[in-house]
Amino acid sequence: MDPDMDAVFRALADPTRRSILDALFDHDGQTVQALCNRSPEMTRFGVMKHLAVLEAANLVTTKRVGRTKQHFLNPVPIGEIADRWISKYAQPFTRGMVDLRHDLERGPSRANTA
Amino acid sequence: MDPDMDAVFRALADPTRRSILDALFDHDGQTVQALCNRSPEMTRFGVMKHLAVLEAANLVTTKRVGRTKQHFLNPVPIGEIADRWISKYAQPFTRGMVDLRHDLERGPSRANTA
DNA sequence: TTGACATGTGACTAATTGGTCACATATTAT
DNA sequence: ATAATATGTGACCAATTAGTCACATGTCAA
Repeated sequence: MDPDMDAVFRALADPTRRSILDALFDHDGQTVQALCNRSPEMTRFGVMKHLAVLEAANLVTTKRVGRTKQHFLNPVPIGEIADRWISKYAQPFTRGMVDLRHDLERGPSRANTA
Repeated sequence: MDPDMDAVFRALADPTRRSILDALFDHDGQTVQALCNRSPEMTRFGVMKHLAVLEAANLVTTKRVGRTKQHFLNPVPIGEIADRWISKYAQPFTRGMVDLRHDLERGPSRANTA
């Protein structure tokens, strides 16, 4: 197994980190402080450690802006584990595709775009 | 977040456990011993602990057969996190579906089944 | 029944991880 | 320059987890 993939899996194992990804999904480019305000039960240092793990897994990228640091969600690694590992097991996606095919075969031009 | 989902994420965080799932995907119904033979670097007890974690996450089910215990892969929880969490981030699946649509729109009856 | 085989349990240690803090650096505003 | 703001670093401790072992239970075969 790709060591990068392992880092992604381990990064996703923590609920706080998944919550951070959700927050960035909701509003990209947030600073450390903004992310800290979302989790008052943890200190800034705890949040920073989680951010470091997410960065190491390449799930978030950063950009220094003055004395602040903006954080951006990078969904690519999630897509990779979905394509290269999860798709092997997850029929639901296959089911979704089969449903889509079914729709398309009945009338391609009217297929649902979602 | 659903506590069940959390158990699945944490279970998938360990490479040994993912390797066990791969082994069961390859050949279902393996006993503890059979799974141990696959990882000579770990004792039977270590493997059993990982199996317990996978069972707790409902990723493997078991069946006692005489003095042996057969283990079966249950991909449903993986499908659930894919549907309920990963799909939110992973465009690659969407891309895959779009590609499929493209194929189907050119000739539905000759579309790739994979 | 006896012995070999397959799995289960609790205790224990070592390693990893989560979290906090004191302190340091860099940037902006006054 | 000074002070306030925002982030960074290393040490440190607590909690969890990975792994092993001695020992126990249950099952099959002779």
